[in-house]
Amino acid sequence: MTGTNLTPLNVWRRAMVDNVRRDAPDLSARQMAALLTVYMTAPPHTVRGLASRLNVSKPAITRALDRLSELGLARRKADPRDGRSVLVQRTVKGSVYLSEFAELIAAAERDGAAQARLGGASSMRR
Amino acid sequence: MTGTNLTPLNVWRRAMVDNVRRDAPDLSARQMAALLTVYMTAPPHTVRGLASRLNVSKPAITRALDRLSELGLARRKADPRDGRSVLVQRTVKGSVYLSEFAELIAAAERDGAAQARLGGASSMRR
DNA sequence: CCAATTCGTTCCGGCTGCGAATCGAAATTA
DNA sequence: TAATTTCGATTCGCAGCCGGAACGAATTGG
Repeated sequence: MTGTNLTPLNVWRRAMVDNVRRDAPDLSARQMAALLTVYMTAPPHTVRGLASRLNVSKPAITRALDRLSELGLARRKADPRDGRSVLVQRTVKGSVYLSEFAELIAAAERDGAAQARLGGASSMRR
Repeated sequence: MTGTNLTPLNVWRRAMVDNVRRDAPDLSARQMAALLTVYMTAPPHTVRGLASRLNVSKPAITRALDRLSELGLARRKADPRDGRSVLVQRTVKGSVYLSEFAELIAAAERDGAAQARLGGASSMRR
């Protein structure tokens, strides 16, 4: 009965567990949210824009960008129109990273659907 | 064109961003993975079992359980059969938390599908 | 030209999670 | 019973992220 309700969550669980199991550098929720936003929404992306979109402080975005740059998953570029602004740009490495992540989610969807048919959801006990 | 490939990832992005935007106590990846495993896979759940399943050390699980207990999302119970073991149990609060999270993902799926039709994925630039 | 505003970064103390080693309690083995 | 093994918790020093305040640089407005 609860199986239908939990299916998308089960996909999330599988992807989450697989991600934790990897040795891959694990990004914090904020870092991941920033990375995904940069790659999957229309540019340009600025520090203040990301801060506003994610509802966090600007220093938090600066720190996230420090980390992402350090990993080569994104990079900063001076805005030619406004010297104060910083444009956040994509990298090849970041594209690869997200492609792999997408595949991890896809795999979780496939396996999750298979397991749901076996009734693996179990009951919700108090 | 790339939209098809990115759709599941886009759902992940939306859920991730929405989750970051909330003031809700944000769990680390490990904590979330542990929580999901406890609620969505068959009991019993022990520290060593979770450590093995998530491929992390036992102290890491102990710390995660400390945090989850503190938030009321899970609780420990002595194993009546083996005094050394600890059984990790579900709570009502945890069930509510995950239900809300599932709804957040479902909303992301709905909105993500709508946006994909508008071509919001944009191109992958080097 | 000079003040006010905007933008991103840096500094500050504090908190949390990390791995590795160690611990005591409980169970198992001999 | 005595030695060993297993289980989870605890301790240690360390690294990373936190929010808020203050900062320098660039732009804007009078």
